[in-house]
Amino acid sequence: MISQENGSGMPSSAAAPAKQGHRPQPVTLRQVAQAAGVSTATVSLVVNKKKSARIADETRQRVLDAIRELGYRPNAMAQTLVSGSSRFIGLVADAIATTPFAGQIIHGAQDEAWKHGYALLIANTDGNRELETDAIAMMLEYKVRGILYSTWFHRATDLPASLRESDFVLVNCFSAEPGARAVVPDEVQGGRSATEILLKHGHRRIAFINATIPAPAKDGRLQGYKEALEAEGILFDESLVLEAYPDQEGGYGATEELLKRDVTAVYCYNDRMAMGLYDGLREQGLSIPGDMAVVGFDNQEVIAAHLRPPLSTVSLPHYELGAAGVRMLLGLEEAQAPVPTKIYCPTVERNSVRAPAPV
Amino acid sequence: MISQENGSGMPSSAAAPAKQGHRPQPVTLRQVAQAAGVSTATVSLVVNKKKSARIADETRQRVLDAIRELGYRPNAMAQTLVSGSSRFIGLVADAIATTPFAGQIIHGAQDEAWKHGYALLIANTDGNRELETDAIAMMLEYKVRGILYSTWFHRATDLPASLRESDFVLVNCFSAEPGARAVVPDEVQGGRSATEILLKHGHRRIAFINATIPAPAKDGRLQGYKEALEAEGILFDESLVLEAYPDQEGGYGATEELLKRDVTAVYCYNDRMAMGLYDGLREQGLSIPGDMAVVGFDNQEVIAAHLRPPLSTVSLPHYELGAAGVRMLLGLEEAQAPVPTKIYCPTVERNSVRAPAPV
DNA sequence: CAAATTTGCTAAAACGCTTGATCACGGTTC
DNA sequence: GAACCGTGATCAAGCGTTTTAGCAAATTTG
Repeated sequence: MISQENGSGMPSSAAAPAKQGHRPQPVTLRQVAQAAGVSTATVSLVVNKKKSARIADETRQRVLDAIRELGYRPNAMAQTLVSGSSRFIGLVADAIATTPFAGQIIHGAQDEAWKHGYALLIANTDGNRELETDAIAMMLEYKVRGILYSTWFHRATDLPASLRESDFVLVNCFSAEPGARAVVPDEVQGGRSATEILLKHGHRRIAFINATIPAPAKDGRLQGYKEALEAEGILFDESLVLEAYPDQEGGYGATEELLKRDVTAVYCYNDRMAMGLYDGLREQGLSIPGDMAVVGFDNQEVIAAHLRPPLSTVSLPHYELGAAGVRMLLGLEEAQAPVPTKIYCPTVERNSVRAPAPV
Repeated sequence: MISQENGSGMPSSAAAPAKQGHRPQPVTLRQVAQAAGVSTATVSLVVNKKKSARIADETRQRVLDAIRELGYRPNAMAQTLVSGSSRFIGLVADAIATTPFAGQIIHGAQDEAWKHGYALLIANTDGNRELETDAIAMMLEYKVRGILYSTWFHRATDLPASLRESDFVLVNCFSAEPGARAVVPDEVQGGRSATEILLKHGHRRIAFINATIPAPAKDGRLQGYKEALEAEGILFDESLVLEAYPDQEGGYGATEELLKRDVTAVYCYNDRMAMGLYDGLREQGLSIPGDMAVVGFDNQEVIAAHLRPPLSTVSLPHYELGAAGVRMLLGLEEAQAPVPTKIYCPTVERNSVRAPAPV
């Protein structure tokens, strides 16, 4: 048993200097109480600014002084224990580092959580089921208020069983299982918006280079494209929809086919394809947006903002996804599980689009 | 006061079904003990697999069954309270979402922390001092084992005062203040490695497009460039060092000057400049690596791996930085504060470099 | 067969905090 | 002068664990 040498009387040293080596035990409520010559209850009341409590100004001051003097910090664990409800929200992500996407989800979640007095407990799982289970277990042991289960690209997902032991919200993914609340980007609206950028500038023959790999984004973005055309009274032309692997190579490789379509504008499934397409078009001596207007999707800053010319695109609202996830978890936002709440994808207009050259 | 309806006798329902609405209070040790007909002490001993404890196999089994039956999860808060030391490591970052960089630091920190049984508590501050202080306060209240203070680009930093109240390690930044342990990338070695890629392929006249803005990276990468040349017996030529703003525009804009230097290869301060330079060179009808070999720095995947041709570059070891930070915090790695520990920057060779054309 | 030892388990204190109940006391009211 | 009140503080229980000391029963020892 370790005996505190200053068990009685005033503590001798003020705000722990915190040298390199052994860090002193944190100051407790009791020590403050002792220093101020009051009970721990009183200190607690002062610390928490309880309106209902009656504390003499003189006493309050004495306590406040002692707190400052000793450098007291409440022990959140102890507080949680007694209050019964923790101030944690867990966030499990399948790929924190691969893209900036997950980072934005974290960012949004953290800001929103913070706003409501919650701290974020995060775990990266690399999509590994075992890690995932461990991560969730950890969060459950910390009695998190709830868990945000997020994926770095929009997709359907199977819920780890243990997720059910807590409140949870799916972020950027969804599941048909009952009670699975979810927030996802509104791909259809995004696709519509992307196409509308082009339409707005007067383009009528607009190609869409879709992805080859199946995903909600693939269907949604195509659907949006169709809707936008239809709204303008333009007949959907199947032959204007190409498909390629959704990366630079894919975009580059699609150039040739695209040029056979005799279009003035193209909407790419994502910015990376657009980046490849830029290379392809340039190789053909074509200029953007003069010879071909281009819009992308995703708004990957590093790419879109810095291509030459900067790429008009549609933003994936990852930050909002994270924030909305938190709100939904806390019951501040409606949810009709298991149908996901869709988040608006804003457009970002840069210089890769202008009116088509007159014929 | 809320009274548990099954305060005595066997609990009636098994593993909480966790419906949508009201979530039942988590199962406690006491409930397990009751269900198994033993004391809480016994359950605790079973749960923690204490070697020193003697528990009859039959009893152990009964407890295990009860645990499974009830879906018991230990309360980490309570554990922390009694054990006195928490299993948290705090990570404060100034920009979680701006680049994938911070994400990688988080990733590395989280993996390493996990490995040692710690969970990561993160906070994004956007470089805002007030938020920073709040974030650190939060972490201190959760009695974190220590705090990783990280920045998204390598730089000197002022320590928030409250950081001193905990163990801490600076990640990707440093401070001259005493006791400030830090891990940073080895910019000099990185610069040397970048240059060596070019030298190795036989280039002798190598330009360096440095950044205009002051930073440890600016000095370090130049220093490395000089060292590599010197090691090869090549005289450092001041005129081969250009400066530009470290983004695409900068790289693009530097093309003209570069071409006056009559070099066969160029090493860019970062990948984004290289990306701009690609555009500039292409406009001049020059090919990479045929007419000009190019290496970058940072290894920003989205860019470097997907440029045409893919860019050889040097990797900023953010993942390692995060991991090393955790190890240093836990005392598993030496530190000679306040001189930062330097982490190796590995090269990533792709196709933007080959031997210079014979004259 | 008494003493000593081992086995299996429990009682209870402690961790740092919150909070409803309670108390002492000087001042009002009737 | 008794009953009452408001004020300012304290008491003590309890949150869910861990852990040490200790107890009763079973087993071994001499």
